[in-house]
Amino acid sequence: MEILLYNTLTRRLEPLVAGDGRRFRMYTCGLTVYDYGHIGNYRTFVAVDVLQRFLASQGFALETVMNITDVDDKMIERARTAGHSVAEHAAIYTQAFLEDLGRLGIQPPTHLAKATDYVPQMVAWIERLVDSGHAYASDGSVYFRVASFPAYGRLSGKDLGGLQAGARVESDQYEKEEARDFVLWKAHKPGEPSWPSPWGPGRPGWHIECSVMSMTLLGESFDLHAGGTDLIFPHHENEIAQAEAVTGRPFVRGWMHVEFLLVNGEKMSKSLGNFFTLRDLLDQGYRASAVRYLLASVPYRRQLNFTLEGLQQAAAAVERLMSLRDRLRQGGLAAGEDAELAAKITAARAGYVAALADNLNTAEALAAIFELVREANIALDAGRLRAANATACEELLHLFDQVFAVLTLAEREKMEASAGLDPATIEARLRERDEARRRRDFRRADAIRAELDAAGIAIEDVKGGGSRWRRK
RNA sequence: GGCGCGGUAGCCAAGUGGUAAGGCAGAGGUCUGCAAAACCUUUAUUCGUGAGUUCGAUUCUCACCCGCGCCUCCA
Repeated sequence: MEILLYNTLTRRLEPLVAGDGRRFRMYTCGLTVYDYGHIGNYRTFVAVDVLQRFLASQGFALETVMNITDVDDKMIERARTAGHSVAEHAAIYTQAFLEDLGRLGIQPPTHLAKATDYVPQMVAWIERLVDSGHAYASDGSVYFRVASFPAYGRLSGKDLGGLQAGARVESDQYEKEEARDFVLWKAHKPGEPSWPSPWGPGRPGWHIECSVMSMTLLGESFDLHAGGTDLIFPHHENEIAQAEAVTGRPFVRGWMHVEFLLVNGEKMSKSLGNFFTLRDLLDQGYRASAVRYLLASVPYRRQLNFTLEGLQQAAAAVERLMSLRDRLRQGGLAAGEDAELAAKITAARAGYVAALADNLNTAEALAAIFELVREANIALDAGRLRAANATACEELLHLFDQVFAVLTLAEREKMEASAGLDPATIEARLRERDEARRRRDFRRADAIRAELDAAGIAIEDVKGGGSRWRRK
């Protein structure tokens, strides 16, 4: 099936194809590891993960890169405040980042590229820019000469031609020919990490990092580059300039930009007190499965207004899916299939895939799944759902989870939440309760139910006697 | 000002030139010893406002109002 994605560069929906005919190669701008990632960061990474998982489920072979910015101004400043070396500081928060990704079910990239591992390649690339007249050194730093790259501004739709060429602009620390020129190499300052270069010791600028690492790992022209919408300008614009000024060929064919996450209708900021890291939410008792669901449920090109109420709603939606899967696994179904339900499952599957293939319309994909959830529950209630239907439903839920991954996460979380109790113990208590119910000793039965409930186990009585349990 | 995203029920949100998906929450009901889960009914004669095009517009055009993001290193 053709998968369409909106390309910021062309402002159109375009089919995704592997340019080399084999593997779909894509790069995602990752995190600057000066602190814990916040949910705005993770909205982007979840959206990219949804894309990558969907591509994989549709048979694409992928080669993916995500970068880790482990040296920059903010890294240096924060490390200093924390009393760490920059490398120590980066190691701590890189580790935390990877843990967060795991908790959110975000699959690791093929290559996790740390900027400090690629400095020689960056220096070499800057040399080529300087040699070709696209960059110039000044006081030990090197700047990209935007005037030398006429296509500058194409991605962001900005016309920067109004800026005076040749006007010498003073900034706080560096000297540039023009205000719009940007730094490729920063001259060393005391107390900062540095690497050798033809222009003296220093460190790479942020933009060159992504250009060089992506081309080193994926080739000089690859399929898709993703990041938050705020990176369109100047970051991605600069990446294109740095790359194409040297190669003379298209750097990336498609650009995917994920819209902003707002909190209570405003941009997250520490001063507004609406700033959430994933850890904040987990500490407050919310589950990563609900966070992932919420982040994934709003199509990526829309701003997502994050609220705690929305997070609770997401948790409830995940529970609805989980409880259907539990019901399907109870067994005791008649063999064969109900043809009418089978047709509905097939239709739901088609609707689900078509929605995702249409620029990752996750909201519509979820609607297809939930319509089937209702149909399956109706059939279960009526005793119409048969073994082959259950299998087909489970397969659809599996396909759903291959992309959304919330069931896998929820299952893990439930196990952790009630980890102290093994099934044998639970079932023994359940038998005790059933016995008490038969004696009509409801005080006793309710006490056991409350006890198990407190331990993370929910009990549901079955029509005609007996009961079953599930983890909450 | 430029570029971009958006304004659909209490909340989240899909969508189409032909008369409003889905989730959550609320109310009532079925089931239950009571619950839980599930199901049923109910909650937008209406899609920011005004005008236009059209047999017909939430969907197209124009204007306006409102929210949000980017505009040199913030996902």
